Amino acid sequence: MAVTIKDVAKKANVSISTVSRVINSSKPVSDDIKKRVYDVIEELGYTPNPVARSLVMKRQQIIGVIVPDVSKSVIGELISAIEDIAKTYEYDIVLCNTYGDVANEIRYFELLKAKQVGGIIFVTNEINDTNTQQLIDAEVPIVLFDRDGSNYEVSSVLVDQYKSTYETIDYLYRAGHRDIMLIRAGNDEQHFAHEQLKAYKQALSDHGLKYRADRVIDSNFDLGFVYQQIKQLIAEDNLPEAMFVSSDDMAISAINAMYDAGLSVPKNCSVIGLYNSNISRFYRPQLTTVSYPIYDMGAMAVRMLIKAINNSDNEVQKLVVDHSLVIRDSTKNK
Amino acid sequence: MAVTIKDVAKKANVSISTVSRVINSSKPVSDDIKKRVYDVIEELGYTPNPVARSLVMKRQQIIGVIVPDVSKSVIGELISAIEDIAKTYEYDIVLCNTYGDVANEIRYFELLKAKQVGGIIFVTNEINDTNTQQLIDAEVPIVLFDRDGSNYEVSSVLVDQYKSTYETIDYLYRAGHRDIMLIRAGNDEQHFAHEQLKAYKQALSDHGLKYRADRVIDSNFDLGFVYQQIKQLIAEDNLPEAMFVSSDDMAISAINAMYDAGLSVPKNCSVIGLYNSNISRFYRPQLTTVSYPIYDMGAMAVRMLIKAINNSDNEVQKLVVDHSLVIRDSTKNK
DNA sequence: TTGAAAGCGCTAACAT
DNA sequence: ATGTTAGCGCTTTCAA
Repeated sequence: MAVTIKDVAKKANVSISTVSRVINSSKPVSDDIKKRVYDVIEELGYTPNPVARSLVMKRQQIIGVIVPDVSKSVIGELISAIEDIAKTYEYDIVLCNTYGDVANEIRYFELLKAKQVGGIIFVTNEINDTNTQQLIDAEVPIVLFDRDGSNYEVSSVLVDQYKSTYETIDYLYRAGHRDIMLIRAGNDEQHFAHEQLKAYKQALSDHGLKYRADRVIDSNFDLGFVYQQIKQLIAEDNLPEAMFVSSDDMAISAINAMYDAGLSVPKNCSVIGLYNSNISRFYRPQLTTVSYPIYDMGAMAVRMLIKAINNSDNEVQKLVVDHSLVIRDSTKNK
Repeated sequence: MAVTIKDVAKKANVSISTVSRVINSSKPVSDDIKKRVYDVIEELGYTPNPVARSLVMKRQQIIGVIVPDVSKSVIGELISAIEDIAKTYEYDIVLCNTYGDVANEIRYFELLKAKQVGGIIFVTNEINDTNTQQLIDAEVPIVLFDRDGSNYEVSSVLVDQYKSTYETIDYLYRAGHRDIMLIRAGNDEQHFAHEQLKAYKQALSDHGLKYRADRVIDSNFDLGFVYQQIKQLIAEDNLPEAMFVSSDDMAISAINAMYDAGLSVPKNCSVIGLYNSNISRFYRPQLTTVSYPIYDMGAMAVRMLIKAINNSDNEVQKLVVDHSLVIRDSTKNK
């Protein structure tokens, strides 16, 4: 780490403030001096020390990314998007993996704030009283991903759960299914899960179908749980004709349970996943799924965040992204 | 970012150096003062500013992690391990995704060094002349993952490719297969791929089987390529009886090609993957695979790196981890 | 338009 | 064992 702003200043015969001005374009500098400085920078191969800069600015060119689990397919894709776009803006990302544990989420919020990150992108399985407090108390900009933060004055990018659920159930109905199950990732206290249920009931009733509470399962992204539930349904000979499952991973777990019991998809049951993650294309049968533009959503989240970082007076935004249904091989027409 | 070391010092009626000493345990401090300082720290809720610390120490508590693709199953698992262990040592990780592109790798090396990260964990698909130079020139400790760095004075944690390949081919032979294909991720200029080929040939010859060059495919982790190759083999009615594929993802791509052609695994072909990543258990049929303890390897890499960061006189280490064969449903006895 | 100087929060040499 | 002080490399007043 040899060359500093001092070296550049000396060699260019100017003060360090001048050098600072040209590299930051923070104040006018005469053209010839500017050129001289740039030349010296080039010659010496100078790169400003971001640590020193951060110390003064009290803020790092870093975006904290808190996620439940990097090793999950969608999350990986999301992070890869966030990383790409952040680097474009010369931001680094520091990754925090919570394994869905609220205590970890809080620990990481504290840690990231201590680190003076510029902002945080927060992906959580569950918005609850505890982590909500972090959102409210945070002194740094936050963007919530795939959850609605408008109640806490937090910006978010998400999908219209009502609409996507309604249309998915509707699709299943039109495909001839009458006994349609909904497997949610959250429970009814959570906004997105609540919207799903509302849409589910509405779609059912709009088609003259009766709502049955035992046709809704809440799983909190627990793959083993989903597997067991389906297994039990099979044992009871109580498998529905179709199901909409709130993540591709969970959908595949459900399919695995059927496969392992000697049943097959879509023959014995149509299943639709959520997210259109890589694995939905990779698995066989390929999964019919509700597609979110994960990459673009990640990109939007980053841009939204960086904008908020740069304008402290920024207002809370909520970006609702549209979905599309990708029909593949895990559903059939009855 | 209110409370600083100064505030603590004042309130505790000591000098800032004393505070520094107690928080870093860098020099002896009398017990009562130590207690007083800790009390004040507690009371004020003081956290040391890592940025200021880094500026002085000329090194950040950050580990740079350069990987080909976060959204790949194994990489995600690896990162999750690295993250866990690094946080234990109070290191953050900054993630750099190269998409396997050497130009990106180099860019990130530069960037991370400019950021003054403490060290770098480097995962690459390919060691070549260009990125090798980065390894040699780096002024920070590096740990190479799953590739051998001993030729470049770089520490590494990896698997014995010769041994694992030999034993895998041997297993396939004992299962009754005689026409066994090897799908490598690299080409023969790369150490690990070279070892694989050597072991493959040796195992073949030890069992009196003839080596055929057309039974070795090199793919550079390109899933589409693997898919196409298998498809073509099928079209030519030239599918081998068994294959050992150098990643679970690629193995599944191969299986998908067969599935999509109406063939099935292991009925028409036994396939063995590599890494025992989550997806190998998730896919159906569940994949027989060579298991690496990815989490532990990630943990070791981090520990090795942090040790190197703390002892500048550290010597180059090479940690070879043993594998095990996990027999599942993608192989059969003939 | 440019320079001098203060200071961001901390560590570590030096002094006591 | 404790305090004083000089930086670390930078941005940003303030003065010229």
